[in-house]
Amino acid sequence: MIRTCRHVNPQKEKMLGGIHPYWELLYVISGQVQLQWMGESFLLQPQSLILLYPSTPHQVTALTAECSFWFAELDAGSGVSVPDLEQSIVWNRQQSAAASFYIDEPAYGVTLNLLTSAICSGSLEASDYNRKIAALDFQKLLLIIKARLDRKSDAPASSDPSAADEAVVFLMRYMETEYNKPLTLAAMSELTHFNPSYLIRIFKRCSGVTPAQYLQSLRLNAAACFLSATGLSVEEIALRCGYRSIHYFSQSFKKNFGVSPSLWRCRMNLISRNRIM
DNA sequence: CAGGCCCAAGACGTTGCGAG
DNA sequence: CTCGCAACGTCTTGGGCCTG
Repeated sequence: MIRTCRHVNPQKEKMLGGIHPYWELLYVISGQVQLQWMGESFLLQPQSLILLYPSTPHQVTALTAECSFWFAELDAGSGVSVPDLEQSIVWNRQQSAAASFYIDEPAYGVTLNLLTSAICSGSLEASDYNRKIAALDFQKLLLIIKARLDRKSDAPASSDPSAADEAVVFLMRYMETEYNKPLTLAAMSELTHFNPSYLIRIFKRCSGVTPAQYLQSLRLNAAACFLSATGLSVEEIALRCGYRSIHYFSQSFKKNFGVSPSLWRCRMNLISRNRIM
């Protein structure tokens, strides 16, 4: 399955984003784009290619008047080698950090250019055959990126991370994908084989926040994305983000963002409308 | 009716301290 | 470095009430 879309001057459109079970690739052709993903904000320049891992909420906003980019949603299918969530985060940070990111692999640039012309010319909508070819190209890109990231992680590290550091990173990645499920400190302790109180200490030492605070921020950021990108009720969003009580969700949201969920949604819609004018 | 706000109570997380 | 304990603080939940 593949679905592509190109946006030119998207300030005439609403903010884009949402959550879905497919891989999504986002490529900036011109202008500046801001991406909210995994609790982080990525500032993207032209030629940035972003990997959005399946089932992760994301929101894209154009920052410049002249702006064009394309995105493609695809079902990578089984047996296809794709970057994992941690690798996707590393890749996206690199894309965001470098003004013009260069990957030393001719097939990468060629494939990206081919896909960009296919999407911009509208040839993918013309035939099923073209879409199938493009889907293979997308898989090729994912494979190239994964190979590059694998090579990098195989390289000897300057300092070996301790078992505690590894446990914290594992736990962070785990929470990033499982944030919508009930997750207690006891369960985290079982996952990492560390004593609960010690786990909090090492987690805070590595990340600067406690596990509960990190989980809370993931859930609230996901909720904010849902509020601006969907028409789901506040209660439904609370449930989808791992909250079992709408009361507590509403209270936490207001504490974090300064306004209640519904008011926040109104304000975001207002910002989108103003951008249209 | 959906959503926001307040309150109370129990559950759970966090921290300080000490020990192996 | 890791764990255990106790005290304290915060989170979480459910109920009730109010508002638009």
